[in-house]
Amino acid sequence: MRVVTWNINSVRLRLPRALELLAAVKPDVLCLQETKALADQFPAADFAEAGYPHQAVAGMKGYNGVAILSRRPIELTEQRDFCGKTDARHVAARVDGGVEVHNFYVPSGGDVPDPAKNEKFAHKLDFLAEMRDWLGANRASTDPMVLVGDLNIAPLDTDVWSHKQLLDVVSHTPVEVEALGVLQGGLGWVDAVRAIIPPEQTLFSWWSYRARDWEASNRGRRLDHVWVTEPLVAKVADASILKAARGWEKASDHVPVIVDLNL
DNA sequence: ATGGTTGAGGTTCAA
Repeated sequence: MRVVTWNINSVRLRLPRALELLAAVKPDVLCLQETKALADQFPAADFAEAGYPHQAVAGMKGYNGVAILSRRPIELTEQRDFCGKTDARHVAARVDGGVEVHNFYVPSGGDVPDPAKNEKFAHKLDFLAEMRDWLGANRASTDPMVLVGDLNIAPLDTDVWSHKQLLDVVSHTPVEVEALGVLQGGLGWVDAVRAIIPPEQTLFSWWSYRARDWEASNRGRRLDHVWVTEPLVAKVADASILKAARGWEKASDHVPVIVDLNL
């Protein structure tokens, strides 16, 4: 089973790029974040025509929004609101009666990495804590699950262009990295991408729109992740990041992350 | 210390 996660930053604007991605990479499951579309604005028919008729979509006006698109039948298992907000940051589905896929869009967290001064950062930390509490209480690490999404945190030193210069920059601060570690390791999740691509190797999935030349400056971060539970760890066959997508015309600032599982 | 760019929706906010 090939799973792809991509923060598409507007599914309506970038629909042609998504259809090209599906044709080229042929995933079984595509998880999108930042679709920025209400459910009735989501281009469901276009994806169905492209071979992905099985869909679980959560959307809101203008912001956020997540979707799971599948070649094979899926069953919606959860579409949860976190932190008491109906802001379309999570959807989960079981694929073909087997693996459950959780698709998350974690809050970005604003600019100031202090929850007392910045309510967006407080929201981000609360969201991570609630993810941990809810998954811990409602799911078992012995169940075959995949967790993907734009988690808006680059945990490793090699997940950012400069560990030292980003220690105080939201996405790489110790408090966030710690919270992500508690969620991941504490609940038995394993980073499928880093199981294939060694942690020593620098790896990014996002490059800012604000650079004059994203490729030349290469100030990226790995914000997009694919995790699996223990029953799937030995089945992770391959992982890659489609860096070329950042150079596409009308590119998203994030690129697709691809993981293959031998199920 | 600040700015740089993009997207949605509506003359600004979020990333």
